[in-house]
Amino acid sequence: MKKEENNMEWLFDEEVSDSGDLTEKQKRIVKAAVEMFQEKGFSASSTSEIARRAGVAEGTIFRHYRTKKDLLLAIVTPVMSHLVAPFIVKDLDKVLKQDYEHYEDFLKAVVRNRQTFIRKHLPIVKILIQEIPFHEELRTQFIEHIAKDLFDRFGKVVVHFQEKGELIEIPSSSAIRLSLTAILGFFLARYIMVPDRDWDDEKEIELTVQFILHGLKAR
Amino acid sequence: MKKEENNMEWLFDEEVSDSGDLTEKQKRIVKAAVEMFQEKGFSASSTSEIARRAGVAEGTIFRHYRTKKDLLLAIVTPVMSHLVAPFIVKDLDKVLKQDYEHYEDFLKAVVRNRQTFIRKHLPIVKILIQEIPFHEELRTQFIEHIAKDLFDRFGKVVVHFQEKGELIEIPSSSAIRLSLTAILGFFLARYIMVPDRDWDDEKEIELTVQFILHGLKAR
Amino acid sequence: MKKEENNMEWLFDEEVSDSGDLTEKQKRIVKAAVEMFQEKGFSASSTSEIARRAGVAEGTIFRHYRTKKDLLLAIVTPVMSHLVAPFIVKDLDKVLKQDYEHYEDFLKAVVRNRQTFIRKHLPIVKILIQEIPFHEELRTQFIEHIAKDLFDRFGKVVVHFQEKGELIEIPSSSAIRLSLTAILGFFLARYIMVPDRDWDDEKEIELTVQFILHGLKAR
Amino acid sequence: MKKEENNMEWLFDEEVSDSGDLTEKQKRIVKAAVEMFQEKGFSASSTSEIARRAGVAEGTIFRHYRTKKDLLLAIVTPVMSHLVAPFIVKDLDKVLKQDYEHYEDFLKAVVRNRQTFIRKHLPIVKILIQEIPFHEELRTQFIEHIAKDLFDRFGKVVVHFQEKGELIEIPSSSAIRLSLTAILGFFLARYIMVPDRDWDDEKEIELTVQFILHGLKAR
DNA sequence: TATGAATGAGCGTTCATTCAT
DNA sequence: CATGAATGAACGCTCATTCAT
Repeated sequence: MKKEENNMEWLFDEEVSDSGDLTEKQKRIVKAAVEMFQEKGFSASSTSEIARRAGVAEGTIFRHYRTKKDLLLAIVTPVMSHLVAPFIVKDLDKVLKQDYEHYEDFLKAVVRNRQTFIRKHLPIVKILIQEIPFHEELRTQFIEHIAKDLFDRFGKVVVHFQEKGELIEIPSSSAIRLSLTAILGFFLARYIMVPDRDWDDEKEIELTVQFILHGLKAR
Repeated sequence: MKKEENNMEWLFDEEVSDSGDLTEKQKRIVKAAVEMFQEKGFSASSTSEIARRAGVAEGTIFRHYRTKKDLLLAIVTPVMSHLVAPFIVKDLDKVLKQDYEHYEDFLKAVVRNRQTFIRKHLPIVKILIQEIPFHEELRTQFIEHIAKDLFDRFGKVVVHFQEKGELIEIPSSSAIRLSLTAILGFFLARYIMVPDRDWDDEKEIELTVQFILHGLKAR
Repeated sequence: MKKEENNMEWLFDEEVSDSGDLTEKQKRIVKAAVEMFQEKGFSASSTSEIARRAGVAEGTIFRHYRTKKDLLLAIVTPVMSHLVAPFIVKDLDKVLKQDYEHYEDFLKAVVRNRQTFIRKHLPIVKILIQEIPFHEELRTQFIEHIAKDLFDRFGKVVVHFQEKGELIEIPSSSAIRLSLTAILGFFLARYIMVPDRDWDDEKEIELTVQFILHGLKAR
Repeated sequence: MKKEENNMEWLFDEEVSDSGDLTEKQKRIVKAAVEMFQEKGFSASSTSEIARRAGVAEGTIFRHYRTKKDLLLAIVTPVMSHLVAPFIVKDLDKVLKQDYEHYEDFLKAVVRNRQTFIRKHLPIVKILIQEIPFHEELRTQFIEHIAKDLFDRFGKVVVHFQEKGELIEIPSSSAIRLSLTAILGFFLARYIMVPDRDWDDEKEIELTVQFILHGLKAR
């Protein structure tokens, strides 16, 4: 416990720099755009309505973002790169050895940490998921980050605990998939499909983590 | 095994009646629309391009479908209702007792059956997933079918095997979620995210089912 | 009185041959078209809605009327030519001498006779008035009939009574205008602007005729 | 005579504010629209041709007028309200007593004043007359202004001169109708039906007014 | 004779983007 | 930096008309 609390900083969410250098109007544009993209999707959202909701002139949007698509990317790419940021850490092996004795510790740290991130950036995460199929740039970035970084790192973690004899010897890609889908399935249910239910997060996370652990336990 | 093969008919896919009563041109319209909706999403697809791809006049589309949205719904709703059709069966308990001695048998039957369905209707399933957030009617239908029917039925199955002592005593909603996300996660990886990989379906299904079973096994 | 009743036949309305040779469907088309043209005007009425209201296929309209405009003309021209029909009579002078001792008798005969006609064909008369400005053919026909025939005949009548010393010696065109606008003004009020008022037709006609007579009386 | 010239200002036409606040392009749009609406009627006029005639992009029309109908109303409603403006005057009785000794003076003032108005706004007045039957809003406004205001005021005038013993004791509604239709009939002939004839306006107005006066003179 | 599927031009309107102010 | 008038292409959709059945 202490360990987690002490050393999990590498997992922590360095502020997504949405707001640092943005002007007042720019912030309102981004806010309005996020709202609209989430409600109707990117291509069904019109710049004129974004401008109206933001309380700026239509031209102002194009002063800050060359095209409507630029606006989407400006909103979505920083969140995308931070989604997997925690895994981009040097000396992962060292971290693993020092901080996570068991796969359980690792999983819980990941779930908790990503939960705060998703909770915070939920609207943009939704937009990201919706728009990825339709925008080459997003897909490329996503593959770059997720496939390369996240899978590589997560793969190392899995192999690490397989070698320790904790996890069943199945292809790491399958183990990752099974771990991730259980976690993402929780987030999906928790934040997207039935966000209004009266959730006991602690219990559900425990359930989910135990499910993964038993499912992947070496037999 | 024999049982499955003999009695799984209730799970089988009665033909989705896309094509029975449709005229030649109508079929071409639907085909072109499915292509476009998948490529660019509903609202970024123009009726003029759908018409061009279908090789019909634009007016012809509107003779058959009053609005562009009607076209979407005509494509997507029959698939949606068939997605969960197998679970809409009377005497589920009887079926369970006769055909599925173990949760494993049930899971495998479901996976295999839905796999053929998804494989066949993949483009439309993708469109469905993409467009659900933006169309009230789809959302309503989805909730009606999925939340009500599927969850009820699946819940009964889970409870059935919990009572038999096979499955761990956790809330059935959690057990359903964990089962489903593992299965859907497989489909997602298999057909949407990395369809081009060289998949060994039998092995992956076995892996996935065993993962669920161990994850939910009564302890 | 007797005279009027006996000899006014020349003023009477030979049946407008709308319906003689028309098929059942044709009648329904005409009926629906008249309704729509009156409600929304010719160019805002669509053949598809006319067909729907008539309960026939859209093609059927074009089997009977080559174009939408032909349909309008087929409806409107027979009524137009009958509007002024009563005045197209040979030996008008003879008729005048025999039947109408005073301008008053003539005016009353005209008003009563045209009232029954207008009452009967009101919807088509309305359409006629509405569409005349926009259709060359209608305008031509109208000028042909009204300007030439009606004004010539009416002019003769006026001159006849001026020569008898009954009417003031003003240009006959002015006398016609003043007579006609008083009569038409009554019809306009009676049938178009305030048809729902509780009209005492006899009294209003008497008032109107006396107004004209006093207005035009030789001084 | 002097009186009329001195005090008729209340009857005068405060400028219809068509042009004050309109941009250059807007004026061209309105001009082109008025032309087209008059030539072909509202619903047969296309926004694309209006734009072409106005020398602006089609989109520009919709920047200033949300719909084509808005454009119509923007053109037609100010003229409609000014049509009867002269009658909307306080202390009508006082005005009558001071300025119009006889019904004749009143009639002449009205005719002359409305003649300049109609002459000036003729195209729009024509459009107004044509479109009133097809647009609920116009009809409502028209009834509001004409039925309420104009008839009330005109009624008071008629009653005033009936009480003075100048006019015959018939229902004021009939007297108004007969007066108005004679005047409007003149305008109709003068400006719409045969505008090209060589009119002697003074003579025709005199004829018309005398016709009304003799027609309505107390007997 | 009657149908209604099919057409493509044209409809009113919205779009993302530009640019002079 | 911000505006909003202006653009013209493209939008979803309707139109009058044709024609094979």
